[in-house]
Amino acid sequence: MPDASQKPTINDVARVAGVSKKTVSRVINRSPLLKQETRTKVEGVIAELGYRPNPQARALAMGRNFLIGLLHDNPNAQTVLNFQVGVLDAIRDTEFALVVRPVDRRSPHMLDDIRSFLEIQRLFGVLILPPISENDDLARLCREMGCGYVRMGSARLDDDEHLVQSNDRECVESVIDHLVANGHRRIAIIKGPDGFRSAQERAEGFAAAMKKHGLEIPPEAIGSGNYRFDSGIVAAEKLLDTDNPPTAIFASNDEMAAGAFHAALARGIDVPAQLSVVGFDDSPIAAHILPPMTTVSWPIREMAKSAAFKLIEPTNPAAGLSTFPARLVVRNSVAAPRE
Amino acid sequence: MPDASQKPTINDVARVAGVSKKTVSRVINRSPLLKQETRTKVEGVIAELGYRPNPQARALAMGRNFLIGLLHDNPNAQTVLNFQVGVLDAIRDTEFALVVRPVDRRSPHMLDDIRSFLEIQRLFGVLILPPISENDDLARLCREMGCGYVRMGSARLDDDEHLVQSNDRECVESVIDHLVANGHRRIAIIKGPDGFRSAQERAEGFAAAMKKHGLEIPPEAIGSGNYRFDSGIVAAEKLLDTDNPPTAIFASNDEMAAGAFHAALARGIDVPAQLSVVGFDDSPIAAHILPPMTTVSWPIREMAKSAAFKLIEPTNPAAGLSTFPARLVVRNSVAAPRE
DNA sequence: GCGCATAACGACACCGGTGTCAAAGCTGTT
DNA sequence: AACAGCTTTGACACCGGTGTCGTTATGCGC
Repeated sequence: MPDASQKPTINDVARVAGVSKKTVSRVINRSPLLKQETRTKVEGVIAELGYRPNPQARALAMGRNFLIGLLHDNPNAQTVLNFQVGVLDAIRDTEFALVVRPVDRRSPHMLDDIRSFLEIQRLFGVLILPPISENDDLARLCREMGCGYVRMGSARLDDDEHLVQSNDRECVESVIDHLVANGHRRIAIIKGPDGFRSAQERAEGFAAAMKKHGLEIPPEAIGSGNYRFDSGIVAAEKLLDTDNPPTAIFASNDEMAAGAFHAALARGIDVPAQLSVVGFDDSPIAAHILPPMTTVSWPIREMAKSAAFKLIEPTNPAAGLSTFPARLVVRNSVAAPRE
Repeated sequence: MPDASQKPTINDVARVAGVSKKTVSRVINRSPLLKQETRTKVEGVIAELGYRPNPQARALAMGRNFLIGLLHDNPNAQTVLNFQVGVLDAIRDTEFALVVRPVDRRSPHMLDDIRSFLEIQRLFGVLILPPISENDDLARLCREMGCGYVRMGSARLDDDEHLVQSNDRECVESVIDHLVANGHRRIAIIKGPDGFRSAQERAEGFAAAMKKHGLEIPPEAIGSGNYRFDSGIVAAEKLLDTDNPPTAIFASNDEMAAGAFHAALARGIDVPAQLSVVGFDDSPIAAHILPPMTTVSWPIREMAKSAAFKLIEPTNPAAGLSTFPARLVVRNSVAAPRE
């Protein structure tokens, strides 16, 4: 008779059901070699007792565990959190759990820290968010350690099996199309930091789109920042202080775009009447700033879900998709230029 | 001879060191009953082999695991992420890992979902963030299930052992002091939603401070929202549309304060020249909005660290502290009222 | 009814640690 | 030298599952 004060174990279930623990194990693991009758009986006992297999014991016996790690270097809190929610969509009601590990990409020990983390926790696999997903040494480390991994990114960083990406580049083109359609011809960019693949993709998309429309990109129409608010202010000030200032600015992320709003306001330049601004990422600040910002949104939750499936259940159809479409979100920061 | 292709186990260490596995176990667990000589020898072998104890095996044998959970209902991404980083400060280089679990407080199944999560994962303990930390049923559930827990909050929700709080109430007083020192007397509040303990605390702090300064709070100077941006707009509009509108607004969080900015701008009211606004939480939007917002910052990372220690190592001095001081962050959204 | 292949199940070792308790080593006392 | 009492160590069972392989039902052809 199982002790009611303790959580029931597989032995309790086996005893009550009058079968061996191995049979119970088979029921848990959906083994096909069971008689339907037995399965039903055992399932009844499991339900009756409220039995749940102990993931630690399974992990030990099976030599693999049910922890999936999230490695990130917080570029944007909302993105990280949405990603977490997306992963959870995938692992809900499974025995998998999501272990988070913020890291510091500026630290020289980052790789060692991660190695140590992987050694201690022996994760089933890790999901890696940009910008550290762009670090090939990190991917190599995962392979070396026999740890599954999926990288999130905005470019082809790895083979499909290890990658979930969005088509940033094409979407930047739709941004420029939108601006041109509104009558803009002098369009400037605030690029992201060197070394970020996403920054590179967005800048290349910009260049390609401008070329497509037969528009010049004078050197003074190229600003750059580090993805932070303040750097957006500085970059926008430079752009606006030129002889022939742009009528529209595309910033490589929303934070910098918000900085551009600030710079404009400080000069008494109205957005969007006198200056159009478009951001990227659709972070909360884009919706909250005044006027609400036109930006590009990418399906982070869906991407997270797909990445999680790639790791834990590669046969799941949701794991097949590797490239997800970003889309333009039109709000109120773009208007026709006044001449 | 240990197989180099596999991770070494405690048996490998024992064999190489010429001791029993129990002795190795004692070294790992810092048992005091070991001869120094033996300890040194075993430690040498551990280092040589690069041995790491398997947390799953330990968890199984010890009947407790090394996973600490984070239950939250995303009120503010930055807060949640900072909290995660703070917890990590505490558990870095331990065998503990942080498992996140976003939940949906509006779902009728929230408690069942959490119960199921706890049953499956058998966490060492959970950390609960506001606003769901204010849910007493949830705390009861944890106790029932024998799962350790610590609640974060802005009020005395539980006994010290299970609580880390900030002194919101007093800090709201310092906000009002600041406004009064700047010459304001008609100060309005945008309260948070009913049922949120933090909202209640902040409102009570407001009332107490106003009383202290001998100021009236006419009913039309009390607005309320649901902590979201849009509700701040609506509430501020109502406050500004009264016969004798306030010269300053205290919003119970930054999102709603940003909404007040919006409402003011829409009416051509300059912040801070014609209207002062103060928020609460020091979320990123406070620093990014124009003008940068004066607000209240609370030491989330330190609180997280303390909460984690309370769970995993209650004897640690850092676990002792239960109340942390919030502080006023003066930026540019407060000025003297113009008459 | 018999032999045989196959389906269904169980006994037992094992995963990598920890807890219990007894044994071995050491010291000092008589 | 024998013994008590303490320190240090090891043998062995156990945590709660899974893998292997042998054993026992079951169905089928003749």
